[in-house]
Amino acid sequence: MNIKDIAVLAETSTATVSRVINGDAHVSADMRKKVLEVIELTGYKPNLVGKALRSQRSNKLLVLLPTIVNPYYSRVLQGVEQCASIHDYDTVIAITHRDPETERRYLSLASTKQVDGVVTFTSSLSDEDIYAYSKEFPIVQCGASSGLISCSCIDNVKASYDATEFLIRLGNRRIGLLNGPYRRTYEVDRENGYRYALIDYGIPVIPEYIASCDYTFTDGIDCCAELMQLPEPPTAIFTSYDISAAGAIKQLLKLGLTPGRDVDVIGFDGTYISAMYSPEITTVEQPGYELGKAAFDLLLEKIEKPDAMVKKIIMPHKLIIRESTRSMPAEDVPPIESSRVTESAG
Amino acid sequence: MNIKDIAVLAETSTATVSRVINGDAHVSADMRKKVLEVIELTGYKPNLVGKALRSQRSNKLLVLLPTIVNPYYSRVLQGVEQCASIHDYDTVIAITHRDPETERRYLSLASTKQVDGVVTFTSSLSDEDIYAYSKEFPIVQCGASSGLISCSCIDNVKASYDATEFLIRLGNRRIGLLNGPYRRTYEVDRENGYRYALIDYGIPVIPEYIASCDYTFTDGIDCCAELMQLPEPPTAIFTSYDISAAGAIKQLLKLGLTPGRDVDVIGFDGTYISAMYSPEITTVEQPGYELGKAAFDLLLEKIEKPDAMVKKIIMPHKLIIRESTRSMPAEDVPPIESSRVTESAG
DNA sequence: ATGAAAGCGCTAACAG
DNA sequence: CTGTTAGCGCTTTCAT
Repeated sequence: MNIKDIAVLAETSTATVSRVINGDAHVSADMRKKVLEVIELTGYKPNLVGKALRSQRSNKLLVLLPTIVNPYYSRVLQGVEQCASIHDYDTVIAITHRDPETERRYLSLASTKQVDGVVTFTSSLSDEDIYAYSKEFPIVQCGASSGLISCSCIDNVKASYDATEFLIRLGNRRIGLLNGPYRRTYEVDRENGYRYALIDYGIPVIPEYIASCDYTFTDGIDCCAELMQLPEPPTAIFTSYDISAAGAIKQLLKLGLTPGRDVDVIGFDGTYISAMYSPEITTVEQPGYELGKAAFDLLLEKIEKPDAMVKKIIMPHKLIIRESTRSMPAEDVPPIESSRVTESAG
Repeated sequence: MNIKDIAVLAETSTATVSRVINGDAHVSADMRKKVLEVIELTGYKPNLVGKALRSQRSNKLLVLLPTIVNPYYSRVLQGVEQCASIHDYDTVIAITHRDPETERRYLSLASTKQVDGVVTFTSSLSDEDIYAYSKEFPIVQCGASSGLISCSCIDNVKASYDATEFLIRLGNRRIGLLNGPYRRTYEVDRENGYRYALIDYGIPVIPEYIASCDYTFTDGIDCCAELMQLPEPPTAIFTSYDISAAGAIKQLLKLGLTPGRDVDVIGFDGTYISAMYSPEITTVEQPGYELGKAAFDLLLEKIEKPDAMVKKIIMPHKLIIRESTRSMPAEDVPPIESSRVTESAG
């Protein structure tokens, strides 16, 4: 069943059928009615591969996720999807499992014109590789920033600084950091924010307190266990993922310590895990939905104007204080506002 | 840059270039070398839309997920993906958010030949609708079973029976059930398993103990709160998702009750959430990876032999006993084995 | 307002 | 072993 069959049944040409399908105004009401009847009757569905081949666009977007285990991605995804569907784009997702080869395979969906654009998160490819792809097709980053292509993200340095500063104001001087092991920009930023805060408060940065910790629960446990075995174990731990924070807390509980009293713990992302856990986890919330929405806007601009400027949209983060950190007099709570900024670079 | 350009540069025909690209043996070594050089030199990537249009297949699979919030899907997905990639299929994912219209939109990717087949989980469409789609293109279910199309799943009746029986043997007579609100087959099955176990042990089924509970953490809290407000609150709660179990436990803790002592709680799926939570959650584990793998096998069979029989592959589940249920003498642990069976129906 | 016809990039007979 | 050619299903000038 193809457009020609419909044309024959409706006693007209394929051109007219095509016009009806695509809402072209230059069709008489009678003709339109007749064609629509035939379509209805036959249950005809246009072959979108043919359409894509001819029109050189697919109206599909690809979102590349390193994993779906972190529920943080769920919210961002919704931001992308909802905006995309308003603009008549379907969103399909592919998981890279942080494997460069897999990532390249899925990126070839764009190279080969099967999708019109790509939103990527933390990539397993180098910034340069991603930049090279950006010459081939529209691609933007979300939640991570190389500076080479457009992206929406929070200010990770500041977010990490805020969390660390909060721990310091709580009275901690020995603060551990469980940071991701991939050395992506956002991980480096978070480590820097942590370092800057310590330095600003005259606290020495001790390398042993900085652990390379994968984004899994068990890694959170293991890294926390290591830190707590140190001769002078930290009195607070800041982690790069809520899941790692849960792991750290689990380990503290195993050691008979009480999170939020003996040791303060802060997570990252503000996923439901942080609200769900017992004790509830203090966390740096990222505005997931908004980041996704902004990423889509950036991508759409790139699709429509391929030589649009590279833009970086920075959204505000928020420190959500819960049970895994001890309480502090309200008037001493550090400032955590962060303003929305749009920077541009040629 | 298309196949014709390459043909011109390599001083040959498009047919030969196509042969080289597709690994056809009927090409001389010299010619192959020359073509490959040109491809390398130009960075040419075949347009897969053209290929798909011509060959009437895309080598892509679509996995339809209701949500990615439940980490259970992550493991199943890996099963599908890994098998798919071995057979040279790419796997793309779409989220329905349990919206029928969205689901239909993504299913049209298959109707319109953009993907070769679909793996769906719990669907927001009726079993009959899905069955109708199965006439149009290859589609299989995973983790849910309508009986109308091929699927891989566990025996939900038995799984639920096992969990309920375990709670009964622990000494509980008032057992609450937090079950999903969508009345899908697997939900009905789980309620039935719960009922059968109670009946077998001569325990009355009390409607007030059966709550309709969405798969979110907050719904778990709310439903548990309701049950515990009953004049005779349950002493055990069986839930359909690990996340609901976490919610239930959170609520019990709020009420000053100790899970695994005052009230037993069992979750479902065996996701990392159950292992992560404090206390750790007793759960019915589904063999996610294997379910995904089986679903792919079923789908592949359907793609290759469109009129293959409808099959149902039932995989073993496993009750994993952790801290959220009280301990019991080892010799009294109920049998929980469940064998792998393949049923067939015309 | 409608139709004829060209062609998007590719593959697969078929011929040589 | 290699080239010619006819479409896959659709859209879009260009006529009429």
